Amino acid sequence: MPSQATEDYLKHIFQLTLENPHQLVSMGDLAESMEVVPGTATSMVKKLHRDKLVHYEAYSGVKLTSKGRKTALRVLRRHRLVETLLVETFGLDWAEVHEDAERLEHAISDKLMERIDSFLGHPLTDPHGDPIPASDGEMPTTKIHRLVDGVAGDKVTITRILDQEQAFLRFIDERGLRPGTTVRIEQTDDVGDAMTVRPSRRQPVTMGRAAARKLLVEPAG
Amino acid sequence: MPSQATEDYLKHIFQLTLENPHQLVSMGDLAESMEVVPGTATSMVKKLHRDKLVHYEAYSGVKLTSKGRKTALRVLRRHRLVETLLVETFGLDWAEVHEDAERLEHAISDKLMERIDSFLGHPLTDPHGDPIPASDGEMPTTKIHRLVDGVAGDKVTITRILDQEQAFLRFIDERGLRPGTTVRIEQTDDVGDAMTVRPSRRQPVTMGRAAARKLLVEPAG
DNA sequence: GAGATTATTTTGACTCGTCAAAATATAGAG
DNA sequence: CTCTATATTTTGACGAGTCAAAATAATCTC
Ligand SMILES: [Mn+2]
Ligand SMILES: [Mn+2]
Ligand SMILES: [Mn+2]
Ligand SMILES: [Mn+2]
Repeated sequence: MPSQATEDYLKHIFQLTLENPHQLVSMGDLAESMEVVPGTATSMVKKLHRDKLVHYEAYSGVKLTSKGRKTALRVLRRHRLVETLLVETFGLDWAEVHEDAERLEHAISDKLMERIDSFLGHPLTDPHGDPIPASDGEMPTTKIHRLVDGVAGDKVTITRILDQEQAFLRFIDERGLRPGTTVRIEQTDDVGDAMTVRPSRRQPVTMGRAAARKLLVEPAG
Repeated sequence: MPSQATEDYLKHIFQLTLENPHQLVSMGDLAESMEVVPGTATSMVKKLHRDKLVHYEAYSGVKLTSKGRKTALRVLRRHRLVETLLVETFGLDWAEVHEDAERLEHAISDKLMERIDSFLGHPLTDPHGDPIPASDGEMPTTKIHRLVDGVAGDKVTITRILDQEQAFLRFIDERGLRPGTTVRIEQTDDVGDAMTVRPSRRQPVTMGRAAARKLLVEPAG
């Protein structure tokens, strides 16, 4: 069994290559994402490489092997099903489930996971809109559209919130920008590095592009 | 936060002093219970002592401090609530929930635990009859009566199964000796090291005393 | 109570996951 | 191209948790 640390590294590498799984992840980015110093990332990545979970070339970067990808998706499935359980069944707030899920994702057997999946009625996405990988380890690859890339006049539906920090999720929640909400892009301000969107029958919301980069959308039908 | 290993050591010390919490646990017994070599138990116990979780005197033995006891009870509460959840809500077999619970007990926040407790309706015992400690960290101390100490003619109700090994639980299950069942002690055989009990409208069951020591009972009203 | 047996502790070693700081490679600027 | 800034890797260290085997203490046995 892969250790907790191993599972987390693989998951982070996966998340850092959302747009393109063949992209190489730098040690700097991985270290920042894992909140460790770069040297730690290098030494862990060497072990992942030894265990054939990643491709790694010194000074170049790291990406998942198919074995590593499979493991990452299993962890993600657990994480997202657990988050769904905590919100749907135990009534926790979507902004506070991440911490528990971060630990529980490493502690659940396949059998239990499948029971939870049935209990929940095989949900397709978690409370943040993140797709739940199937038990066979696959996940439909959907095109990633970021709110930040929209232009004034676009009408889009928010599908996923990529940042699971409590403060960010609360910000989103208070302004009515949960997954499923349709918004109109009122204006974009390149110089001011900001954009303004308006959710239907709500106040317009202005946010920086860094924030708008964390919201995924699809064209509103 | 105590590590997973720390929590498990405290829990095992607690379980080894069921009858009398002031009894000292030997390194040999602790090591056997934790499935480590004795030297490992010694070195871990020294750390627990450093952290004021146990009283320890070389060559004498170990017992929990009140801080250690509190931690042990928190772990036990988690373990038993989780087992109850897995059986009641997700339909797993009582013989197979132990492994998952062994890991999940270290991964659940207080808040989540209380939600699960409410969801389950504040159960008092787990599927094996083990009492669930209250959230304030206390548990009523009940007298421990072992089936093995009964005499022919006694009528007793089985209350707890102390051994959570799958094979043992299956044995118990198949012979109708689950918690709640009332049995009559048919005979005890000192020389043969065995005893025979008969659950109401069931075949009599003969078992060794080692097995009968793992069943707790109370006098049948 | 001396000697043998058993239990406990100590020592030395190892893996995992981590950091600090030094060494080195790569990429960027002029 | 060369020098400099930045990123990466290496080295040495550490705590946690473990084992094997040696040293030592405690407990029987006669
Ligand atoms: Mn995690
Ligand atoms: Mn999520
Ligand atoms: Mn455990
Ligand atoms: Mn139990």
